[in-house]
Amino acid sequence: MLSERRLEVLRAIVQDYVGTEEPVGSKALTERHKLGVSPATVRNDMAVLEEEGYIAQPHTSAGRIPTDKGYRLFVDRLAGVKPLSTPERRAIHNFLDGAVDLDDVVGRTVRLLAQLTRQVAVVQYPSLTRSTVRHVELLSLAPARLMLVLITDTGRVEQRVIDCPAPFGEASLADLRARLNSRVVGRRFADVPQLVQDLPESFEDTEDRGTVSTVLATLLETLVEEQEERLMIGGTANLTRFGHDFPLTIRPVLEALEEHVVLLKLLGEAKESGMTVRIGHENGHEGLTSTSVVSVGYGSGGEAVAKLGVVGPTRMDYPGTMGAVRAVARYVGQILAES
Amino acid sequence: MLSERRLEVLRAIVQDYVGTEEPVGSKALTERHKLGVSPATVRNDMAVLEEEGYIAQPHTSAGRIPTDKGYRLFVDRLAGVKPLSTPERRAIHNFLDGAVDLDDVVGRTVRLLAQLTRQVAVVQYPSLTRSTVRHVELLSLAPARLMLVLITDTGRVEQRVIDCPAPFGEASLADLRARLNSRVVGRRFADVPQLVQDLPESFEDTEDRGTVSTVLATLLETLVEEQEERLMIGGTANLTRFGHDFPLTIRPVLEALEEHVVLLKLLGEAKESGMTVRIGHENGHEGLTSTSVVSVGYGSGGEAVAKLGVVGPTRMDYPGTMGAVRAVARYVGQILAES
DNA sequence: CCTGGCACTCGAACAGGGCGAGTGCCAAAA
DNA sequence: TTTTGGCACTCGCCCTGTTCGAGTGCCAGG
Repeated sequence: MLSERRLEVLRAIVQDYVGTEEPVGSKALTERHKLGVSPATVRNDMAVLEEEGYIAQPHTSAGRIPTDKGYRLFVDRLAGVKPLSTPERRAIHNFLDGAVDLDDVVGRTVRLLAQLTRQVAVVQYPSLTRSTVRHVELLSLAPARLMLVLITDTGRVEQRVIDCPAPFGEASLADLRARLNSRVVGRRFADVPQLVQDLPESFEDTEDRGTVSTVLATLLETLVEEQEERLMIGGTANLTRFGHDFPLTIRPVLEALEEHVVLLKLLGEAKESGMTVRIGHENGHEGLTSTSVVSVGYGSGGEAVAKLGVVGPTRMDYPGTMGAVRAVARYVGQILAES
Repeated sequence: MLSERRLEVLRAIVQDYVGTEEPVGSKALTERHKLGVSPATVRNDMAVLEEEGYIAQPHTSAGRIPTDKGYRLFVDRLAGVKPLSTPERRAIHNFLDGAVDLDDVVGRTVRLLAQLTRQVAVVQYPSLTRSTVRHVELLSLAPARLMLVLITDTGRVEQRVIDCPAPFGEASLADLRARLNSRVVGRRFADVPQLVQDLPESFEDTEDRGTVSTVLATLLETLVEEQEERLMIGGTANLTRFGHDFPLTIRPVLEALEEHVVLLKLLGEAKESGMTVRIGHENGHEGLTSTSVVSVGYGSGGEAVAKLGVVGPTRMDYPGTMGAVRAVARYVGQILAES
């Protein structure tokens, strides 16, 4: 449909616009790129590209800027993923090594990604759904009050305070703790419910049964509730590089970023494997129509346990951003596997 | 020094400027406030106030705006703390009740505070230094690999993975766990080091001693390292209400907000009891010269375990903000005491 | 199908002028 | 001594008109 040269023109437009942040005209294009044709020809090509909806002009007698559709084509067919330089790779290593716990890993990753891409970084905490139980701990806080601590193989820790229907002895507690752990340790979250369903019955004391049921209910609740995932954000200061019409643009973006639900939904809709780029309106969110989201899954094994990515203006350096996101995701996966 | 009426004029200037965000002139002042004097008199007073450095004019032939010094005087002598309305109090209750864990409490508090004050909210996690140990858990991940989990009475959980110098048996592990807990549970963090220092010697196996030492070292390290506190931020979208000259102002503020260290330092420098208001340059941070920080300690008992506050433009509604901050701190304290 | 030329469009940038809010000062009144 | 009304003056804001130039679309010729 679109000739090779026209694609080349589109690529040039995107690259120039990303670089200069200003609408690009036919003359400037021929000067900066060796297209081998005259401005007039480029103008004709531009007219076609505009007709097809790949570029637009903000107003008459101004240059063209890519539309969302234009960026989409660029990303799909014209842009590669730009690998990181060796120094950058080394920086990632240095920055990520030495993280002491999961919070630290996620925190460092966010800062790193923000710095590398000069955009807003979003990192999802490893999901509970996909992970397995490393240990379940039960503590007695008061005669009829327990604390449940759940530790996953990704290093995540969740705790809940439980009010028991009746006092629960230390012996029963130790008993429950042992039985619980022997059944669920090493198991996937999804499997837990059926593994523990007959536990209450195995207790003889009626009152204890009630408590055991309560504990199990809380445990299962923790599993389900926490599918509502957590995430960390960083680099919001980079939003200031957005544009000139700024206050209007930035406000809804900041609001969207604070709504973690929105971001989680976005990440959730991304492809399970490989990188996902959502451009402008594709995000399906009012406040993010002038932003693009580049995301990718990461995980300790071959399997992705969570996603991370960056949010930036649709006018972003896609190859570079994608390269950084991919590289960081890989390294984080390694770090996670080691701990 | 300053007559009663001049103070009244300053108060009027601050109130009007906060309301309108525009420099306020003598005529407008006499119209909006019943000062009982003519504009000319007000002009004279203004001249004095300007001489003393409480107000300034952005340019000739414009109204006056308060300086940092002016705000300081306003806060210290002219402004009370505006109590919240009953609906607002009820809203706080509804919003904060039903928090399931510490993260949730902090998260809700941040959102609440941001919403109430329409500014940026900052909430520090309850400090480890002040709190006591609720439980220490040791798990065996691999023959020579342990996980240490530390639970505090404020509901905070910290975990660390420990590589042992030698394999450590289940029996020894249970032993260590029991001894450790019997010594430190219920104790304050500051007391822990001396309570455990003789633990390694009480183990007979030489190899075990090494492991025990390692575990203790990690435990103490966790205490110290985590005095580097954590905090949560919210309501950054409210920064868009800052001013007209926006991109210039907002950038350094966003950067400062991301530097949690800076914020922690700020909160740390605040008074231990009572509310602290730091205005503009008093923050001692480049990027925050046009912001004020209102902070207050909160805690479960009578004692403050952490601080919370808001960051907003120096041109903020101080009485209202202070009222909201104080009210939220009290409720959070209650919630914390209950759990 | 490409190219050079040409007339045209329209926003950005600049300059000038009127407007008006606000000031400072002064002399008179309280 | 303090307050007040009057008055001249300043200076930023806003509106208007004009110029300038980048960029476009179209067309005729190669």
